[in-house]
Amino acid sequence: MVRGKVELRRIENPASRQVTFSKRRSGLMKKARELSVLCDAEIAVIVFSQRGRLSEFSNHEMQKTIARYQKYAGVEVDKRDTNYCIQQLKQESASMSKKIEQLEASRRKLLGEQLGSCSLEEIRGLSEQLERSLSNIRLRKDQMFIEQMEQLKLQEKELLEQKATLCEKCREKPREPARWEADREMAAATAGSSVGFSNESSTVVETTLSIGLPTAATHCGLK
Amino acid sequence: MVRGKVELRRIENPASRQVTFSKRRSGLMKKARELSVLCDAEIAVIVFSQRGRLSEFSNHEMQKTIARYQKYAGVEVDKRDTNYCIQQLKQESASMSKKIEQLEASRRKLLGEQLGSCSLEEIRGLSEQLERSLSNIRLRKDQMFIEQMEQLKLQEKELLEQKATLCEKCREKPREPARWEADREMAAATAGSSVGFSNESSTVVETTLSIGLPTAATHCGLK
DNA sequence: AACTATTTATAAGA
DNA sequence: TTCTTATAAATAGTT
Repeated sequence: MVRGKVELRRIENPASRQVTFSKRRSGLMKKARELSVLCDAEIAVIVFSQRGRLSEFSNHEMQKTIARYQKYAGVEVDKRDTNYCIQQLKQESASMSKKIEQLEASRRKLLGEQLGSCSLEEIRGLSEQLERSLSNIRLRKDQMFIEQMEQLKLQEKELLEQKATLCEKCREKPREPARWEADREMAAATAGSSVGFSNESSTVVETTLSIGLPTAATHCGLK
Repeated sequence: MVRGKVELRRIENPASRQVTFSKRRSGLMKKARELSVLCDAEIAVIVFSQRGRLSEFSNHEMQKTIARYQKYAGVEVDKRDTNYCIQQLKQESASMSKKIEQLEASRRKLLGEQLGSCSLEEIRGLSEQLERSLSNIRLRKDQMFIEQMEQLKLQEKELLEQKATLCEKCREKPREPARWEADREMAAATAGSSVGFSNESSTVVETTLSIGLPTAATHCGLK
């Protein structure tokens, strides 16, 4: 029996508190349900017991009601951030997409495809650009040939030095061409070169000639 | 005074419903507060009136309680969706970014820039490609010249016909060069052409000559 | 908003 | 937990 007004403060006795919680919780839910039915209101009640147990009531969908609450009164910070983030990414994506399109169009023009949309002026510019490109590329190609040539010369020199050292060491033995030397001799003959056995000077001129036929040069075993 | 049990159904009278809503809502909030204090529970109550007005109670932070709810029982579908969406966009963005890089590298090579990273083989392919591009572009350029020439010829023919018609109409009056004709005469003289006043045959050869100096042709009023 | 007859909720006991 | 019961609290209809 209720003995006088209940004091509005935490119930210290855990057992009583638990019982009261259970009773009042169901009372609260009942009231909520009644209110929702009688007055056609949208209601959500969330209760976590002291021990972390969840009870809930909602007459509509809880998530919907929460969403409505967030929209109505909520600060919505997190969601706004998220939306902002998505917005950003989408814009980024769109601008990238545009850039890709432009680059591809430009690329097709540089490849001489789909020129139908170009004005004469554009075509002329394109043509000039390609001439420049081509000239750059030819320069680079020449440069690379020269570099490769230099390297070949270096390697040849090194090999000749090694050979010299070996000859020095084995000078008492009867001299005989090694296998790679024979190969080289043949290749040189094929290329119209006259590089001989003499240690000194596999000359620049001759090497330059063989560069003109890189495949032959490779066959020389000097790669 | 309360006459018997209240039927648990929507109150049809709007005024009564409104009054009942108000009373019961405060009752519900009071019960919620009492429960939260007496039993040390975490409680959130959200009420939307029929007219969309929000009332709420929470003893902790509403957002925290909602978050706890979402975490505890929530399906978290929305958030997962959002994260998935962001994930998708990020991947898309990354792959686009990569593609742009590739396209730009390719473009630079086609422009004959930054060839340092190319192998000789690449350089050779590039060079061949550019030759092809250039040949395409030259073809296109020629074609455009021809088209433009054809158009100019057509326009000229049209103008000549118009002039003929006008002369026909005004044959009784003393003949006098019109303004545009005078302009044209001068321009033609400048361009070293010998197109005269004779109605027939502004010849193909002469028109072709004027194409070589498009600016002069424009001055002819034939554009 | 205040009143009040009733119903409802619930604290304590069983 | 549930039931019981005495009592406090809530509230429908009225003023």
